[in-house]
Amino acid sequence: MMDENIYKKQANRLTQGAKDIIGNQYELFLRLAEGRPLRVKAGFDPTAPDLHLGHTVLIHKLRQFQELGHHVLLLIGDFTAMIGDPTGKSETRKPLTKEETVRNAATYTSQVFKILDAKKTEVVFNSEWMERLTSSDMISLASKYTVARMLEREDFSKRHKEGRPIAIHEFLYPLIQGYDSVVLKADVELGGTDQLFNLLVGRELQREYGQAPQIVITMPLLEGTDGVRKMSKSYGNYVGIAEPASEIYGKVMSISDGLMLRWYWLLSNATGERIEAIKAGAVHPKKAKEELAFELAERFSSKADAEAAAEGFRALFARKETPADVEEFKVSAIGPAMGLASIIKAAGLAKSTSDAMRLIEQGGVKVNGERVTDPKAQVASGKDKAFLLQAGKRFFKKITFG
RNA sequence: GGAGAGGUACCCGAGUGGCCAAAGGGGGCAGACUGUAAAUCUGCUGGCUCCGCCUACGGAGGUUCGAAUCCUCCCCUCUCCA
Repeated sequence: MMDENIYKKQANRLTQGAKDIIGNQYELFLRLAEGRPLRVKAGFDPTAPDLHLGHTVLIHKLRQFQELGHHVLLLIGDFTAMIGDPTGKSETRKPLTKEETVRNAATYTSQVFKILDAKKTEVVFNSEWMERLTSSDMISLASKYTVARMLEREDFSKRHKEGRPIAIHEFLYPLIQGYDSVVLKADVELGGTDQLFNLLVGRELQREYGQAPQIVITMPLLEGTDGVRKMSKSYGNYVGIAEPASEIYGKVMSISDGLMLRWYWLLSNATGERIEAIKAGAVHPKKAKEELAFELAERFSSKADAEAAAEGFRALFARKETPADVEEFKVSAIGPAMGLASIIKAAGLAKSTSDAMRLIEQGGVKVNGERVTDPKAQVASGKDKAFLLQAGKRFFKKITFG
């Protein structure tokens, strides 16, 4: 059957890069084959207002569903955020205030629509129905799950075994998240691998409430630019989606070849065959990396910006030219000559004077293209003494005096 | 409530009176190489008015010519017992 093949293909594509698929791919295929738009849910804690590529793995997957005509439910867990999901933390997290929650959610959605089609996305807040739930409703909900099953969650069982506290309300988190699926009648729920347990609770509760259990798809955590640790702002190995195209392009270009493949699987729209070809070496890794960098730069800015970023990158690294649009930095001259190191620091190219001096000693500094190696070098400072300063391979500033 | 262990630079972690701005590793930065990388090699990695000075080993005092190291008090973390 023609149709069957189409849906098989879709199921394949929609599970590309996924870690777990529960039920399984076949179940997803059957659901797709019903031929109606599926209700695809993904929940977000409104705790991380600045999105980076790691967060977008999931969102990108949602986009793929959207492209196939499915209905995306973007759930902002504003109610659950006030509980604080203990997932992965092994400690009770401190609750967010209502104000923080609202503010974060707003930043969240504004960034998410760089990827998702806003017209095809339904944004819902679980406080909408959770705040209306009465105490007896809550007890009824709680009666549908057992302590033993709760303790199946690794985090809980570990803490229980080690005698560390588990507050009762922490049990409510997975229950509520599961209940959200009931309310939303979700066909599919996406989440990070750390969400597996919570997502499974959703299946159980849907069964309890007489619905077909949702298909759960978990996506792996994305490694950061270092290729080892998960992408996170606190590790400084992230690529923020609000960054300028040139930054995104440059950061992607500097990841390792191995990591590039991971990123291809989890972030790009390239087909599986294409990625296999890259893996097999049929495409020059540099070319492949350029394509990925371009795709991502374009996704988060515009085609024109991505082209400019690519050209700027080629000029800087391939042809070792000075970029065209060097930012100007005005130094207030104190005398006829100033220490180069202090200028570097002032221009923000080094975090301290000592740091700037080290940079110079190590041959990382050029003035008008000429390498300077004397850490105590002085440069003439005056209205007409502007010069081009380069620190390291990538950072340029045009220094003027005033 | 009781008994122990420990808090060292971005992180981990040595150091138990002077040779300590503090070993080693990780991370980061720079240089070489390259495909932009990775791997590898080399160097750097507290601040400053930088051949010198200042600030630093949980906090506050004290002993000493001299303390990250010894003493006192305090704060915090962890483990075991009740």
